[in-house]
Amino acid sequence: MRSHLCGEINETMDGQSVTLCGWVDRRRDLGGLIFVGLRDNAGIVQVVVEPESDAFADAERLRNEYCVRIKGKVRLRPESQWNDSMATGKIELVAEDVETLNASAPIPLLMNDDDGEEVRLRYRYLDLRRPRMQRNMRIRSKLNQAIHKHLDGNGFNEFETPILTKATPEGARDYLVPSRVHAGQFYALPQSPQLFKQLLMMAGMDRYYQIARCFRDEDLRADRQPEFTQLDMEMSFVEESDVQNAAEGLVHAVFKDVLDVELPRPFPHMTWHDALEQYGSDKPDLRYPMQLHSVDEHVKHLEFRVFSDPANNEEHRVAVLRVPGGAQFSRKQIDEYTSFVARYGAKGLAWIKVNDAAAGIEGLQSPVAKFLDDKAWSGIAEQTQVESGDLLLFGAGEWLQTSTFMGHLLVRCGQDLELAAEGWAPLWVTDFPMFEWDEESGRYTAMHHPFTAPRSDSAEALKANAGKALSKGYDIVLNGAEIGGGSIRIHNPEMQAAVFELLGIGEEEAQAKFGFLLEALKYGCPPHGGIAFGLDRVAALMAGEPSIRDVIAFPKTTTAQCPLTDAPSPIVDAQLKELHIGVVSKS
RNA sequence: GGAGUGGUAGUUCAGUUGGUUAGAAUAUCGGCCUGUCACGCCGAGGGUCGCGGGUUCGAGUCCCGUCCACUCCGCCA
Repeated sequence: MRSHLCGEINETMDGQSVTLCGWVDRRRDLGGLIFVGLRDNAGIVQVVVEPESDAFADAERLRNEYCVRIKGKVRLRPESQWNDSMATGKIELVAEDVETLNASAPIPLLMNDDDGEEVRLRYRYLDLRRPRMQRNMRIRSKLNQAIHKHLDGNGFNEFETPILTKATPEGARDYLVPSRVHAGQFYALPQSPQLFKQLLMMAGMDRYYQIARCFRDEDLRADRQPEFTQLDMEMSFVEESDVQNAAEGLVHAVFKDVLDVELPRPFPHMTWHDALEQYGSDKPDLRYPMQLHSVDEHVKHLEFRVFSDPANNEEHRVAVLRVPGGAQFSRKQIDEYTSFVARYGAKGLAWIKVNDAAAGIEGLQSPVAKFLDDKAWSGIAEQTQVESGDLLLFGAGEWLQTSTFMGHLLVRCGQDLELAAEGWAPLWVTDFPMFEWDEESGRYTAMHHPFTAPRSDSAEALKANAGKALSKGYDIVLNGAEIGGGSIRIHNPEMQAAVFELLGIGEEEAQAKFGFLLEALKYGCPPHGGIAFGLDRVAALMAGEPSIRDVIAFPKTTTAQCPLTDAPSPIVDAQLKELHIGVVSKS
């Protein structure tokens, strides 16, 4: 016989007999009575044990976090006892039988938000008992269910792809698994199911999805774990808009199902170039009512070379951020912003406090005002629509770097002034560059991945202007977080060969590493494309958690360790020997 | 690989210019309280001050190294 959940008990059950199972949230004895807060994953109910009751002796032995089963009668509490600070509601259970299912040692946590992360992870099974974590895990579960429901209803089929697979040379570092049977050879854990899903398209499985665990051996962040979960999708005979529509429909349905939120459709689109130009980011947070302004035209003629040099250089820019009401910032705060942007390589930050917008240059307070003339200032003032009381922050230098640090500054100022609009701001970012130039290795690297199709019509056209080439790639952004990315893939062997060539992957290397893909492309590969969502990030956004660790049941620390199991750990010599592995001790 | 913040009781933290016996809250244990709900009151136990070295008559406090946690840069096709 199933017990009720605490959260299922309501006023209409007054007088009914029920059984509740859960943990003791707190026990308090007063007036000869025993009060027990009983908690499960659905809520808390106050249990009253009366002194003459058979349950009394058992209840006296209860301690915090004991696991118990309590039978009793539901009773509405007298209205005179209600008050606003009441934690356990207006219903109580009068205990008739109290059974301890299991005792608990004293809890090594405060069991609230003040607990430190390390101790929470060490005792994760206790941390997960807290209402906040119960809620987060349930949001995640609902998210998965909503995905299955929507995709199943739209003709997608679910596939599984190998976890033990082939190491890939491009991209992130692989997690490797030694082969016992083949001495000196290794499997890799997948960074994503990318190539397998493309092979499935070639196999005629034209609507694929998978909720896939992926592994990347790179340093961690609040939004990056070494193993993470992707919703991976792929479709055949599609163009960018088809994939985007499918993905958008999914996101819309999922937000409706999980949060009962109706996202406005269609999601806005923005090119990568415009995103950086206007928001200084390839994942703009449109909740902030601020933009960057390029004021190169207004400062080209100045003697002030900090502005005029970049303004006259095609590859550089002078970008201005208008901070509404920012004139209130102290010198110390502005200095803090300067060191903030220095993290992103900025050499400095020029600022202008606009005390009186009507007074022209006379109304400004700034170390750089003396370098401006009326023409420059009126141009800047008009373009930025600056008002009295605003602060203007100027970044100047190489286009991408300047855009990037100004973009980070935009978000930082927006946070500090709490300018973010309520709600959700989804966005498609499109038209990414095909390649990035890597100074270190002196070659191009793929901005997305080497299987992304270029906008170029032919392999020749691509090779002729590789540095400027755009791809058929797209990212989906929500509130400034990249929650997914995808592309139309290359489906013809010549184009794929050309891209490998541009990436400096020789024919022999390409054969060794991707020969199976190149061969598969020969046999009538359909045009195809897809997208992959970072489900941990989506869940974190939905739960309002700043870190994906709080939506992962058993996450790793920033050194990729698990305080609960103590993984990774050394293994015995016999195991190493069997795997044909020797360990070189770290010097 | 780099920068920053932190590491003191089971937990969360305070600890002054280096100075007697390292404190609080909470948790635990005992006692009191006739409806409590962050209840309240009284009492008790509980500390390798992350670890190693150095300076000093004397180090939780200063210096060097190291480990761990978190945030960020690099990195993450």
